Amino acid sequence: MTTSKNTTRKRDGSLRTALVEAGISILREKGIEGLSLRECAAQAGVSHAAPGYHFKNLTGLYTAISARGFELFAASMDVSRSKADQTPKAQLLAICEGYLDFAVNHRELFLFMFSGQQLDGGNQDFAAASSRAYAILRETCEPFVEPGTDPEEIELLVWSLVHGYTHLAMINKKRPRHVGEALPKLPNLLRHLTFDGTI
Amino acid sequence: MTTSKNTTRKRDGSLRTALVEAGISILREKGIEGLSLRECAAQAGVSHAAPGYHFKNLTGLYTAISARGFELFAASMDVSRSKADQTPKAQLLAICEGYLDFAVNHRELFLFMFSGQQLDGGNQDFAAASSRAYAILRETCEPFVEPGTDPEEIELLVWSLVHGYTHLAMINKKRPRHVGEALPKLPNLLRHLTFDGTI
DNA sequence: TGTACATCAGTGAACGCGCGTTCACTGATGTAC
DNA sequence: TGTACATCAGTGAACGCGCGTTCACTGATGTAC
Repeated sequence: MTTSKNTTRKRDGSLRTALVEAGISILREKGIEGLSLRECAAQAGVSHAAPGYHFKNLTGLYTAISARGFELFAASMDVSRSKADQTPKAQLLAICEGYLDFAVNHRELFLFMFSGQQLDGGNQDFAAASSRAYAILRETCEPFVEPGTDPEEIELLVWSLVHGYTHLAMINKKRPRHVGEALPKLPNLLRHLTFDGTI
Repeated sequence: MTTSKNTTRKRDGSLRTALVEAGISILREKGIEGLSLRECAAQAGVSHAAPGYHFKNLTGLYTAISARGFELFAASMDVSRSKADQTPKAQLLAICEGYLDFAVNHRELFLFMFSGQQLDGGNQDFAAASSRAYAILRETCEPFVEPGTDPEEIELLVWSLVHGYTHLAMINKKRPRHVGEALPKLPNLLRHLTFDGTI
């Protein structure tokens, strides 16, 4: 239904992409419970054995979905900061907004990515995408690092606060909050952070 | 094996308790994937149909396990603050340590409790236990609330920070960190919080 | 340009597995007399 | 104190289901000549 049945056999990896997108769509509609190799195959319009050709096993699919999630996650922060003023404070607030935005727009995917689900640790796509997300945080925190101190301290502080706030918001409500509900509180939260008076 | 087979039929609800404890034990040993009604029954030494007598369905068991988790969670914060100095700052640090302690000692249970898993919202045990945990936070934050401001703001700030830090720590490592690894960073994190200079 | 052939992505039937749930039953416990 | 009986927690067989995985296969695509 979603794709014509048998007419074309692609060798360009497009089914792999389609299976990952199907997985993300299933997460949105049915949550983690509904995610399986067979369901992804059905939603992509191929036989249930087809995913086995592209993913070693279920963990392989999960890893690919998570990798794609981190790409979207990084992109959300990137877009948000590119729209913001160039001041360090505005940039920091912007990536936090991008963080929250992503979670609100992809609640189940966000929960899946941060569920502690066992993934294929050696996967390069996943490593690249999650590194990309962390790099955005690091770049944005950099202006606030006092010379001679460990940058990780402020990164961990900001990451913990925005992740905790976002994660609790996603957990506590059965239905995703609107961005408009959760977003206005972020600046207030960040206002309470201090790094030797620089924020 | 764990209990004698058929000798005693209890009418005191002890099998219900045993099933919940079995569930917590299964979470520890096999993670969320391994948790099922049948596995709980097996670990409690009863037939696989027995849980149906105590829980309406799988959601009922999940809710009971989560409720018990929040009891342990609240107890961990309570014990920690009772050992600490009576100053507001020491009390605040103590409940955060209790928070982290619980997660480190019950990693899979912690992740399960905060997984967004659909639970029986109307369950009274669960409501009581989670309210108890939140009440501890509220009490401990109370000295820091500026008169005329919304107490929720500082509660949300502290909750977000400690939850985010703890959750990221539990996610990022396959194996639970030792308390000794994660704990020393907490005071540093809290040091960066400011409420009009009162922390 | 045409033909023969190797490649390989995807098919569909089949497998065994663990799951939640149902249901007729059993037998120990508690109670009424 | 003894007996008859109702209660009800737990049993074990049976059910249908969706799952991941395997495997012989097909047929379109790409390549060698």
